[in-house]
Amino acid sequence: MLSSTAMTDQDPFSPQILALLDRAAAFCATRASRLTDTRRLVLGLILDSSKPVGAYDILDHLRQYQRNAAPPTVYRALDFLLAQGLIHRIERMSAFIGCAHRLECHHGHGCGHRAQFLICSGCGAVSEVEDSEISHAIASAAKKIGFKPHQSTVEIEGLCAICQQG
Amino acid sequence: MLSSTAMTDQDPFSPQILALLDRAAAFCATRASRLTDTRRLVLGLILDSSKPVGAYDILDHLRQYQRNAAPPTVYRALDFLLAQGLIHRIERMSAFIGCAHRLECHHGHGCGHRAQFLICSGCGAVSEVEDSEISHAIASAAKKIGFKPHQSTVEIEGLCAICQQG
DNA sequence: TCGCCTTTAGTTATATTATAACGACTGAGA
DNA sequence: TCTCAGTCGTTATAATATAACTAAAGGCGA
Repeated sequence: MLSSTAMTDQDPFSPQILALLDRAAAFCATRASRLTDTRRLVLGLILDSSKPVGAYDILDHLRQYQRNAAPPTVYRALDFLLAQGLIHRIERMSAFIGCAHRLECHHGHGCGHRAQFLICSGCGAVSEVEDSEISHAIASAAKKIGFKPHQSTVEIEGLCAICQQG
Repeated sequence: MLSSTAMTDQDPFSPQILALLDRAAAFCATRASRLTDTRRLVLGLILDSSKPVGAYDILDHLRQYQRNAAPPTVYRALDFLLAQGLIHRIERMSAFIGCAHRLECHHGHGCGHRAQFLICSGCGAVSEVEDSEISHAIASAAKKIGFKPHQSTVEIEGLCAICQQG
């Protein structure tokens, strides 16, 4: 990749983000998946944002480092990161956020995909929780009607603690 | 509307759908909202489908009755129907289904928006449930972190009872 | 009935999000 | 070295959704 599409700059991330990217690389290594330069950069850009970012926002930023980046460049990286569980897609926003659980906790990498998202309509921030009551209620409701759940999306829109005061 | 965009046919719905449309009209009357011809037709087309339908599928069908229909025609009707709670949007599919609760039960119109959706990846059917355990778990998880929920999206993907057998 | 105002709809253009398709490069292993 | 799977560049296009402006329709009070 570097021959025809050399970056115009080294990657610009803060030490915190770099640490998360190192974790992500280590995580990928355990699964024999490859966190390539582009994928790493896209992940870094997502982690760098306090809010979910859209694919075309990512593309705009990515182009500062890879002049030739195009929509498929971004969507391929997103597909990979989603498959690894390193990011989540927020359906209501068509946007992407880093997976807090994969990268910030110390549980290792056996975690399920049972996250729920709280979307603040005041500030646009999204927080991820893993609430077992919700997961169990969902599993049990599905079982009641003979439905075999595979994956679930829970997105709660409202006001975060801070925005309720302002 | 009828002058320049006359329908090429009367509406084509089955007696069951017609009954639901009558309920919807009655419901709108109680709220001083107007279920116009276009809105009624769009609602009928949605109710007529066993699966969620996309806006452009609706548009294609709508054009059999209103030659001039364009994307805003459909999206305006959808916005209205969503606001009245007569349909739901399935976020994961960018598609729309009728609200079982508003139209098929006998509870009247005081119902909240606490539905959850089970999406079968086998047959594409979506069923709507209102499970209070899930609602309560969500409310309680939100409260724990000081978040004030306003609306929530719960979409569970998996296999329905029938598709588990095939 | 008339005029006024709000809601609804027609119409054109465009924004936003996502994927198809094909060829070329790369790196690992036979 | 050859081959194969995986990754990426590139172009084009599909699919979903909205902006902006005009016109018509319907309710309502004078």
